[in-house]
Amino acid sequence: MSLAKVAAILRRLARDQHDLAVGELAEAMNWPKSSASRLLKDMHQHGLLERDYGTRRYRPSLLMLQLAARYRSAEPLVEAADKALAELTRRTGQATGISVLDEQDVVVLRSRAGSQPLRVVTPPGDRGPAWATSTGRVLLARLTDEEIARRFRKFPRRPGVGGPASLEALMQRIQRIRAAGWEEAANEAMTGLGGVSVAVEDAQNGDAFALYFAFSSLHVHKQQRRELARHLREAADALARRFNAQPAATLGRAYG
Amino acid sequence: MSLAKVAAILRRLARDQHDLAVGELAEAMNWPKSSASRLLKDMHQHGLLERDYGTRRYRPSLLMLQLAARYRSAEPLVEAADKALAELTRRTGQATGISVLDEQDVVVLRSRAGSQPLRVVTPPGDRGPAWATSTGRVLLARLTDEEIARRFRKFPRRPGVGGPASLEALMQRIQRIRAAGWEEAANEAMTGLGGVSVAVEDAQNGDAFALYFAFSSLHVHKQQRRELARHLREAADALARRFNAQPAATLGRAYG
DNA sequence: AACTTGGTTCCATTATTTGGGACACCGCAT
DNA sequence: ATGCGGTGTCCCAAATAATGGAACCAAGTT
Repeated sequence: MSLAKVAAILRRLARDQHDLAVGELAEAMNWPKSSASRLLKDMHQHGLLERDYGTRRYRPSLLMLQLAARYRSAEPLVEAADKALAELTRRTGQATGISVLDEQDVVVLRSRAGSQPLRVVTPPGDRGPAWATSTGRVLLARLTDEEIARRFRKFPRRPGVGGPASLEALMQRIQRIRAAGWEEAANEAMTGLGGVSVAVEDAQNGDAFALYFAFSSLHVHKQQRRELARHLREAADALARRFNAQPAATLGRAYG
Repeated sequence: MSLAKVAAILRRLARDQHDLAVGELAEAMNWPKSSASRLLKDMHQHGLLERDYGTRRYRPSLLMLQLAARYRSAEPLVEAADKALAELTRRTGQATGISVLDEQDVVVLRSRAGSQPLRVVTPPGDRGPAWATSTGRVLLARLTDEEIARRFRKFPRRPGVGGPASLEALMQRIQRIRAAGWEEAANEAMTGLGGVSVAVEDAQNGDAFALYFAFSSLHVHKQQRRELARHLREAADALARRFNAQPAATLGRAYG
């Protein structure tokens, strides 16, 4: 068994299918049925997959839930940021969360639903286009121009996704973010989906993550968005003071 | 690379350590350093782990977050139950969630925090002793006596964990649950932690999961617990009608 | 400079994986 | 009852990959 095959199966379950049949996998991957059958069985026996005995299909095991639960859960800055965001959800009623960059995408680490009648749902693990989200762009803004150009040399095209349509347009947007220290998006990753975000950087490991509000873009007006952004900036500044982290505002100045 | 070693690493990250150093792993698993080093590196290169380049430690990758997010997310009954529980949290202010059995443990699949001042946090992936929680016992109650005896032949002992202390005591408790159709726990898995639960069974695959409220046992009194249980029973009955699922009440009669 | 600690790489040796083919099982049509 | 098609399992000779000891590297400490 090569690790490449195990990883390919897990990626397929993460991105394309909720579960897998033996023949489906063999066909999708162009593997012999015997190889697919044995590998799925072995992964099941070792606890990476579980099997529905009615449908005979395989899916990720509870082990993945536990691994996900522990993802960066021991990091004080992440925990404190999460707590601060929970408090912001309580005060404002809007959904909040933490996201990180992953190449051209942005992935939710932590989130909670708001209490508005129209709910925005962004569960942990949820992935979206970084160039078309406020969280993605606020994180891209702290990369060098070279690194951004490397990631978006071939600018992605996704049906139904708005936002900047070229590297040039993205770079212009990023200049504004560096100056402003926060970002907003409306109807870009998805029609009706709005968000405001700031970035926080862990001074210890250089990693950054975004703090965000997510809401229905039809129901949150400009002044409200500014106020939500202010809440995030204050939360980010409080974290920066407490953890010697680096919020976006100083990033803006650094790129002067 | 054997799958057994990959699984052992992932289990260790799920249960014991948030991250791993090469030497630590070699020592903990009694493997040669070269084996540990190359295996961690290979898992990193194939996207199962990521590496903090400051500390050089390995931790699960974002892939696990995505796998977890998709865990049973395509099942209409699970999705509907989750939605119903979100509504119950809104109405009552108490934390709710869904849990499943895993041998002697119970694992949270979905959850949300309540809005009470004293927050109970049970994130997805959270694992607890099935014999000492309302969710665990309500799920054990739908197993056969033989199966329960098999799992608890050697009754577990965990410091700080209350609840039934023998198979006999557990079986007595389970008889009561089968009759009542719901269960409660207070100060068993953990001092101060209270819960009420009902089980729901998916008629299609026979799997069951528990719907629960979790709360501070000091602040939720007997009458309130009964009322929370009633909410859960009503939610479970509505799901049963809609999905032809089998709530615990009929299970109680089945064992009559 | 020498030592310690953590980690990496190489390669001869050892172990495991692979996939074709035979087979089992089940549902469906005749 | 029989045959067919689809899904999946198992075996084993052949092919491929993993393994771990030893040497080495880098960084920090003495």
